[in-house]
Amino acid sequence: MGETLTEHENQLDGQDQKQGPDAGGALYRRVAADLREAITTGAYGEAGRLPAEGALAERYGVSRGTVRQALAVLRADGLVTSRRGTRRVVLGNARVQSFSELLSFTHWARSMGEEPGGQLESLIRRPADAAEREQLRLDPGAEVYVTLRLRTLSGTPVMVERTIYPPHVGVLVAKLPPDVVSHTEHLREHGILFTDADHTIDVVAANGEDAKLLGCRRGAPLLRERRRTTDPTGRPVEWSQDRYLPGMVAFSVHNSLATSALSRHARESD
Amino acid sequence: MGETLTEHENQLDGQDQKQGPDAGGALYRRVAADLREAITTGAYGEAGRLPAEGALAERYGVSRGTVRQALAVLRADGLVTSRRGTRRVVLGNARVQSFSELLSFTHWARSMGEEPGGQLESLIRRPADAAEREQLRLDPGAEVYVTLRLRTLSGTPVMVERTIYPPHVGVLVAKLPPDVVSHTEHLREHGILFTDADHTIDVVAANGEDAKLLGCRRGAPLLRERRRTTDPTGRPVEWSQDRYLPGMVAFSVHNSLATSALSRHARESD
DNA sequence: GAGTGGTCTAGACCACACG
DNA sequence: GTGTGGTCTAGACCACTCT
Repeated sequence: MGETLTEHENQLDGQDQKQGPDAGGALYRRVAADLREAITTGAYGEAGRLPAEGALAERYGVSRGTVRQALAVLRADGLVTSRRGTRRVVLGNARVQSFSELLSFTHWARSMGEEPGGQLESLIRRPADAAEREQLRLDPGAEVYVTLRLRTLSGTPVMVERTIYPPHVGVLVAKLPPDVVSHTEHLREHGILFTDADHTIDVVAANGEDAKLLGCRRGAPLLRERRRTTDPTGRPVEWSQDRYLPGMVAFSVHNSLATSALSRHARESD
Repeated sequence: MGETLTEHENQLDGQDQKQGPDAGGALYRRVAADLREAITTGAYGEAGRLPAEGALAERYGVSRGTVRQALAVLRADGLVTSRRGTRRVVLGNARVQSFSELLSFTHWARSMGEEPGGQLESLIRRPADAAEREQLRLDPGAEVYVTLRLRTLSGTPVMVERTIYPPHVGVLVAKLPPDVVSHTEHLREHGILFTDADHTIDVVAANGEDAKLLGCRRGAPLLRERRRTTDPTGRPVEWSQDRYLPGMVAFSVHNSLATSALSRHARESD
């Protein structure tokens, strides 16, 4: 018939799609995943149109609300547009990393097929200064754990990472062997969860330490990413400052009238 | 009183809150705006908890679904967390610019109380190369309009902007007087809408032209933002490359397990 | 006018956090 | 166990787009 069906038949395999997150996850996530695959496979063409919400609801055997929830995910990822009156339009095959790939250098490197490395240069414990207490929401007199690591991609130096941990996270980090590649993964196993992060991206000049570790000139430009991460309770778990050699990395963001989490700031705040 | 109410009483003023976008906007947007103000005012404390969804629904006289829609907005902005089982927690007073403030240098500058300036250096029309046809989704043989502008903040050079427009937008830009400060605003008046954008941020060295315009050394590091913008139909309307003097600007993004539009890429793609 | 997405409602059950 | 957010449903009306 005239349907726009491709390989993607109706229903979702397995599970008896009841409520609640099943093995694979919520229903709307499975619908979203299926649609994402169909889109990136080119099932709807380059700038093609998606079927109507009602049609999708029928195809997947779910309510329209669930379909809309799935589409909201794709909307935020920049995969499709949406506006009243017309079918949704395919925007492009955005890749968008998972949150963990973004937070973890290790996870990110592996997803690219590169071998991540981490060389712990130093780990010290000292009283937090005012800025650190502010960022990590610590009481006066609290101490922080400060790590300095050189990160490599298949042996090549790429980034210098300076991370400041609050005490409850720092004690765990301090116990890790110095050759552990992924701190993030180990922390997760100890119940430290990373769920939200604020990133600020700009350019700085390499200081003597950066230059020595990265093998660049002192004063050479580096791409800097500062990141404050919190756990699900809103408690800060790290405040990190990563400095990348130019040309090794770039950051991408998608935003829209519907969802905008990107902003531009004047000057430096610190 | 034991209530967590502050100034923010119940109900929303004006309008008889029916369906559909009224004067001020959708109901959930007004709820979101009210909650945002309450949060940034500190009504719930630094790391305080929000009332339960049901309580908010009752207070505002709306359904729980509407409250959840409002909270989803604040969630995406990084203002509050959310997880099953516990009240939402206030994360911080994120500022997050509106989408238009982000796209329009002019709008952004004004929102900071600075005087934006734009000096059109050149505007030419020429055949699109392969990369441009790809980005703007043009047919072989199509032409593009290329502008070069020096952007200033209260008289100080800040950024060099190179924008490539597809024909249907370019013809409008070409008709603008060279001293028009905001191209974006004029295009909007002519029915060209900007709704979605993909940004890539990295570092590049200033070329001769950059150096001359910005008054920096040739080879000096610049913060580069490349941006591809589309209209609601998914049609590309501009492909721009902005180069900022370091220290004048920084980009911020919030992301989380729930919503992630940020990604990190290896090397340069072009 | 027909079709489509945007918004809103009311009710239901589940999974998880916490006391 | 109780409360809370997460997910899902079914139905409704509206605003907008397009033909």
